[in-house]
Amino acid sequence: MVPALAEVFREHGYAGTSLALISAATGLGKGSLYHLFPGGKAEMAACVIAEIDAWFESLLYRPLREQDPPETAISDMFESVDHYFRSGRRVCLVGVLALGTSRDLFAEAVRGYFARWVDALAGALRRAGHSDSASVALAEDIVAQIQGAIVLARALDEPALFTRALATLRSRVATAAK
Amino acid sequence: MVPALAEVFREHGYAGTSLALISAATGLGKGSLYHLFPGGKAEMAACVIAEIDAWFESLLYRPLREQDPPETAISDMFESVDHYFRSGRRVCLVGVLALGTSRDLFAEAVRGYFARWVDALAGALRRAGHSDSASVALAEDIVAQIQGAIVLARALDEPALFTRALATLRSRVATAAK
DNA sequence: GTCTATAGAGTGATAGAC
DNA sequence: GTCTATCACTCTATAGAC
Repeated sequence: MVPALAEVFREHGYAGTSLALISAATGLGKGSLYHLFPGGKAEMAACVIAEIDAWFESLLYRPLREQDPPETAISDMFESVDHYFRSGRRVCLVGVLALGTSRDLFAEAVRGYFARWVDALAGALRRAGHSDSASVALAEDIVAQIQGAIVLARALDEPALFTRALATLRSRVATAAK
Repeated sequence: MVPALAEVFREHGYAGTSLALISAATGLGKGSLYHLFPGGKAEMAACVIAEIDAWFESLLYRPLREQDPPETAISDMFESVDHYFRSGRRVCLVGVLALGTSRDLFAEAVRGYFARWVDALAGALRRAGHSDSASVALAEDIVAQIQGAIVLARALDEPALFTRALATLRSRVATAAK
């Protein structure tokens, strides 16, 4: 149910997602939708974001914070990211929202998603021996590169670019100045 | 006129941009808009993309291809990019379109914009002494990083992140393996 | 007259909300 | 399903330039 919703928002963006599309994707009538989400479209999107956030929290952020050795946690992150974004064929909904006007509606959720990603990754890098400042800078670099690779892979219609970017990031992590 | 249009599409995306918004932003009635753009909203967006493309072609791609020394051309590119994207406060419309469904409508223009950016940058890197494969890989990295930095800077509401990312890219270019 | 640019009422379709 | 508002868009009318 929420996953189906998520896919619609991902494909069409917030403004481009109509209740008719949602209805078709979920198989639910408008009445049912408003029963489940009294807040309408905004609440549906908020639920989707919350589910995405929970997924990243448990499968990416927490392992980055807790799993040892940190090198393995980081490597697992790249694998999860490749899988989650379907090797560049799937868009990051939170990133899409960040670029649109709808960002204002979901500003706090969007901010939190990326802030916790950067923080968790920076923490793992620190545990792997990088200095405080180098960890944060590298973490921001990596998260931004992932987002940009999604954009570029879609723009060029070349999903392989995304996988290639992840491979480059892996080796940058391995060889980066600490 | 077209710049005002561009700002509306940048702020609201393609689906989120209504003729009412366009009318308000340009000060023109619907009649005038349809006189100037018989193809409606799609033609307006296409015109905006064409203007953006022309701007990048003459101020970024051509210098990257022709200006000597290539190191200066690349350095100028970073400066132009910082200026154009208002140090991270302005979104890349072509990147936004690449992420949305509207990508299909403008697929060729979107592809061309990024393909020529990568090509021109890779050419400059090659002239600066990088190998063919390293040039392309680094160029893709840089363009993706710029796009991702826009996403992340907006998401975190921290434009400085964008400027920082550009500085990091400058030094990566300077120290990258050739 | 003709041409180009303008305005804005009015079209059916569809939006989100209930 | 029913509401109203708004969507993209069409059409007619009109302004001034030459």
